[in-house]
Amino acid sequence: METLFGDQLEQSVASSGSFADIILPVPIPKMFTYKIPRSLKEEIGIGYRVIVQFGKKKILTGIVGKVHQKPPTAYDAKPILDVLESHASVNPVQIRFWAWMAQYYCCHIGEVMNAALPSGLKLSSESKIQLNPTFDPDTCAYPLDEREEVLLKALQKKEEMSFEDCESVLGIKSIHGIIKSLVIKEAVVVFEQVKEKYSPKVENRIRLTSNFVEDKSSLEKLFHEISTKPKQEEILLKYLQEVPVYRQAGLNKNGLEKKVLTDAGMSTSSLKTLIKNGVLEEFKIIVSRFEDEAGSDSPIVLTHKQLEAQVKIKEAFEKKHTVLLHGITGSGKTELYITLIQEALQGGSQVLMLLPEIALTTHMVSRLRQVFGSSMGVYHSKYSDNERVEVWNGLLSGKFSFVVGVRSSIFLPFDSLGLLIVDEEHESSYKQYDPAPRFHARDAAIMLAWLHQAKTLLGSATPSFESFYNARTDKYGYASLDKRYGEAQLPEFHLADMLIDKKKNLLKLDFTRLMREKIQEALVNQEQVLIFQNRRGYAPYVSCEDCGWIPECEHCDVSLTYHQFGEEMRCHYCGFREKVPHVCPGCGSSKISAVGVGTERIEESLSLLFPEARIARMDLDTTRSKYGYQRLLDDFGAGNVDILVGTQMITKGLDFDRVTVVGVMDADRILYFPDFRAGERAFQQITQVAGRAGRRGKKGHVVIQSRRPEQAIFHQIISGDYRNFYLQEMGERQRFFYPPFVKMIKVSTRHKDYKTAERAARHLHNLMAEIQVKKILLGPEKGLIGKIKNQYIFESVVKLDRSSHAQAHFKQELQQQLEALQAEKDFRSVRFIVDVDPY
DNA sequence: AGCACGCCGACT
DNA sequence: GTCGGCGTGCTC
Repeated sequence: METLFGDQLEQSVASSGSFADIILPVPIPKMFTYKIPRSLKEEIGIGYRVIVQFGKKKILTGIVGKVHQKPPTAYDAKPILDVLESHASVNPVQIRFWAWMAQYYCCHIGEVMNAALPSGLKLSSESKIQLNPTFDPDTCAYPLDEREEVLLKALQKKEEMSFEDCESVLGIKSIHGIIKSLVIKEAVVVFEQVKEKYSPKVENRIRLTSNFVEDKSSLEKLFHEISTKPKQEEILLKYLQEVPVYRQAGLNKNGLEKKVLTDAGMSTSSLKTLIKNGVLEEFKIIVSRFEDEAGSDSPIVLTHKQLEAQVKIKEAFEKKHTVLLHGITGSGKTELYITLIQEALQGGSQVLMLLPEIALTTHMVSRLRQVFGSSMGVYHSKYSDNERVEVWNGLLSGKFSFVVGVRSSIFLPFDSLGLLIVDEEHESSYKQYDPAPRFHARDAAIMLAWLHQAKTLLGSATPSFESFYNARTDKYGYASLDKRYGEAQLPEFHLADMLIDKKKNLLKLDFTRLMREKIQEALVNQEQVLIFQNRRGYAPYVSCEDCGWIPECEHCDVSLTYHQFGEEMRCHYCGFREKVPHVCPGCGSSKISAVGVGTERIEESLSLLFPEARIARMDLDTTRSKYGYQRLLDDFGAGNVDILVGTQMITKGLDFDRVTVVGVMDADRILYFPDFRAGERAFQQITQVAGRAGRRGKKGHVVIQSRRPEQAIFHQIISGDYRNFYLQEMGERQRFFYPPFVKMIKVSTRHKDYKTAERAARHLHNLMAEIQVKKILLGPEKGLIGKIKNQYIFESVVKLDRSSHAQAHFKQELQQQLEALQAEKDFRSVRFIVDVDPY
């Protein structure tokens, strides 16, 4: 009976039309069902980009996730307005990948879509107004004021106007009221115009009209005719010189860039005349934003060690999907990557290589460019949106089969990935923090590889403990490169005790005697120095010397960061800024001074200690512009800088032979960070920066300043004993239940009211405690930063059993609990943020 | 997330 | 009296 009824239902539905579940870029945990109009029925499939109306006003780009015959019961589905392309923009593997990501990282598929599509592929709609055709100013029941009259006049000429047009016509900013009143008076109507944001780059070109190409004698005749007009003759000669049509008639088809002629100082008016007389014609073509470059085919010759590693990797790939390549700095991982990429490409597969953002502008990319030329796409966060869309489309069209890119390039539309490489796999910048999806690109890459049945190679000089653990437990394959390239030697390490120097009065402006001596030596020998301090700005904060008062942000629970520029204090969380007061508001003292050390301050100290040295600084503040980073690198490479002070950034990709001294200003700052990964991170960062010292021939020196130089970690770093360090730290992690022995999930609760935030967090905590999974639950505690942007934060940490079953179960339950909590009216405005594998 | 609907304070 | 504050509810 039931089946029969079901069948009948199916049938009646099938005749009533098809439906599509559409992924929309909104943070709502579901897809939305729309009707497929009969006219679009043949043109729609999974992964197609469509336009739909969402809510009363919004027009959105959506991606078809599913096509079916089941009409929604509770509501009437709206129709799909249009299909944007005749092909799927997003392939089925991508959709599965999105779905996995939403599930694994506890976020909504719309949020994944938002992160995945370059904004150039998302539509924007613009509100425009137009005259109401039924409107007659003479019979209008309402009087119109002056401005309204002006707008209506303008509209009669232009037919339609954007709000911005209205602003410029009236010369005022607040036009909303006027438009609203005109709408009420039924004089105009407002409508939404949908726009594609991506615009291809168009080039103006010039070519001979066809009659001069087909018939050679006509060209001779032409030259004869214009011999009295030298300007025109010059243009024609230039054209024929650039485009030798007489030798190869086909060349004329693509013509010559107009700019070539005008830039060469040819007369534009003569050019116009030639066009007018039908000799030349102007046309437009769509060109790539990326320059064409040929790759070199000079084969890469691997060293014996590299070959060994290569064989090992390939053997491991036979049995494992993922292989960890543990190669110390300067061991030639790049060459190894190149040969593997070439092989994969020759096998007809696509290749994706991930790099941390700061490494992407360097050496590695130019090296790859040399080999792969313009068949390699580069996907960088500093690229414009149009450029990103071109990489996206280049992949769809087959122009690129190899892409190097940052974290977000895992979302590009690959359809046949064969190999993924994650270089500097341990880098924490692979984890996206702030907007959901809070994913880790390395882990997501491994999943993506699985979906494509591709292989993943993780490379690092200092692997993350997670990856090393996976290699040791045989989940991943393992290969190592432990010999430096050429005759490069390991640097000599020096530990400098800051406390002892301070007692002996040898600590000058935060520099120990040893550090100063080594720098001096390098300067005398005309060698370069790198100074590493993991904090930008001048000094972390200011403080009153008399009463200890420290200024704090009004909206967040943090002290304000001091910036020397403008004598200002800023909040790094909400952007609040304030002038440094002249007198302490607590005690009236005027002794307010900067405390702590940032790169800016070190730069200043260095110029006092070494007045003759040329000093530069490299941090977020000096490299914000698109080429700022490259300029600094070039300057340093050219030897125009003696000492370079910097944050993390200097640990990447700098490959200069003349660096002989590397200084770590404050190793304790990294080591005593309140996080279980602090040790691992300190090891990685110090090892990485030390790797910059003394590459070819000359031995380098690394000076590490610390208040407790006797700690074991320093000796492990010095001897390069990653293994022992790992084993020791892992002992701790196992004892105290930290990853990789457990799966961590952090849940934050935010609300503007302290009590509500706390209550909601408690509530959630209790609900989580009831989920039947092996786990340890910590919290809820006030966040490390208790308040951000006037929102109080409480955090619970879940340490879960590692089994995927436990994880899936817990996440599913958690999602349900969260939905239920949000439905309670007390917690309606509370925000819950789930961060899986927080970093 | 946005955006509309709806109920209470300071302005013409 | 109204303009506008943001609490709350919904989006196929």
